[in-house]
Amino acid sequence: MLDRDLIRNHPDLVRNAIARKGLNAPIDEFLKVDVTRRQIQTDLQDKQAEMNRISKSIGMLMGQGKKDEAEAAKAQTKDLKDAISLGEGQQRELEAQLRDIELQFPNLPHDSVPNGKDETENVVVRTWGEMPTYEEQPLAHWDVADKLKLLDLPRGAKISGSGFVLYTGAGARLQRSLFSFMVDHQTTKNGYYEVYPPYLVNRASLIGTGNLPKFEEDLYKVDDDLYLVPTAEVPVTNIYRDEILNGSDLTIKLAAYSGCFRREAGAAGKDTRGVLRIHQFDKVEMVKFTKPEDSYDELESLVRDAESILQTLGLHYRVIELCAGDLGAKGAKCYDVELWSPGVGRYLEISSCSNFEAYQSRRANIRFRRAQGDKPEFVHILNGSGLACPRLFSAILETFQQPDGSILIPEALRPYVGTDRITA
RNA sequence: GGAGAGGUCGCAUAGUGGUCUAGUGCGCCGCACUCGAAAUGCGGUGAGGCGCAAGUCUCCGAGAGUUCGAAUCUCUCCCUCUCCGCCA
Repeated sequence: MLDRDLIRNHPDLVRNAIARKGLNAPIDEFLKVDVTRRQIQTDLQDKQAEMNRISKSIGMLMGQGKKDEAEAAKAQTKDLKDAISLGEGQQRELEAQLRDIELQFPNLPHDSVPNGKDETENVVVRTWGEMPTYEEQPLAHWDVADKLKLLDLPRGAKISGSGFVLYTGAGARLQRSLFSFMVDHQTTKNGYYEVYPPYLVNRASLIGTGNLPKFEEDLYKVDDDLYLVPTAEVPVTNIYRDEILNGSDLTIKLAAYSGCFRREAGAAGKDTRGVLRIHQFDKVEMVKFTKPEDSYDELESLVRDAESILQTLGLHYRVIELCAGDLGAKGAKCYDVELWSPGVGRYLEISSCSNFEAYQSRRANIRFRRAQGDKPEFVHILNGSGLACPRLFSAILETFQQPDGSILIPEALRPYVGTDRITA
């Protein structure tokens, strides 16, 4: 959601910014409904004020025992009452319309975001580490996993369907180690506070983060109007929905492990092998609530926090800045961290770190007060993966495979995995 | 799942149809007193919308209804607590 005043006063600025993303928004519709709504509201309020005056006078007349005068005053209210209930109906309807329109607006890209139409125009910001070299072409993780019995893909599909993965033995242990390690890392090294959220959320939460109403088809829905979380971003961001935070408590930095559930509608045929794109996966998510003036510094450190995991594990990666056309609807600015997968032979996105500015906080109504007595302002909200487990899992299998077929476990993970090497 | 109780301005409470534009206490802010503090006294202290402004409207868990008028009455829903049942 955007600032209403901004759309009213600078519609062209909004239009142009959104065009940079290659998107559009119902700006004219917004302006039209907004004007009518305000006219009707002003008119309605005059009538309500008049009605309040009359009602109050009736109360006083009754108190003084002047029954006849009270009855006379009551008779006056008939027309007013009808007009008010008509106005209230219109007002309610227009406000609902306006809200629906508003929710369709994408966020505006930050000025620093480069132009570009799609992912081909993203910019590589930096790379870390060396691309590892091997005597022979390294195996893809699905082959490594097969040899070491770390995954049972056929049975995963039998249990739930394609895109659902059964981790087995050391594979299961490695997977469990990854998110434990990452949560510990973010809380002890980077200053995040750990939370562990519900996996089922209501519609209001999904509207708050911007997943609804637009992206319903990406989500699993269960009974009672609840949805499975596509990422911990949703429950964690909504922790403070409809709250006013103390400015002195900002920046708030939260880290959460959760399962993630995505229908991946429309992604059929893309990255289907192994664990590259699956319906259920594990992820550690970082969410920050900041003052507006701090959010871009916090975005930089958020990316660094995501990177620090890969550096600790010794995995080669690069950071790219998304161009306007690849930003998506919600983000104002976004960096992706792409992890090198030697077996697949590609860089794969493993983290996406975004500054949403006040886009989500307007939708979720999350504000802060700088000091006692100050007007509440919207916080800026950022989030980033820290990190997604399956692609980290696969990169470890591919990067650290040894000539004898075993996997050397990175130092930092050994206490969690309980061994320095996974063998057949 | 069953029975009961309850959701009021940061917290605690009052309010059961008409000066409630919601009172009081605590907390918080300002001022006074003080060398300073405590205590005390006085004043202030929610959010949102519309309006250039004066101002005005809305919000007492959410929604609908009755009424000239609803925190207060009716209905539906949500949440919390207690007891019972079931259960990881």
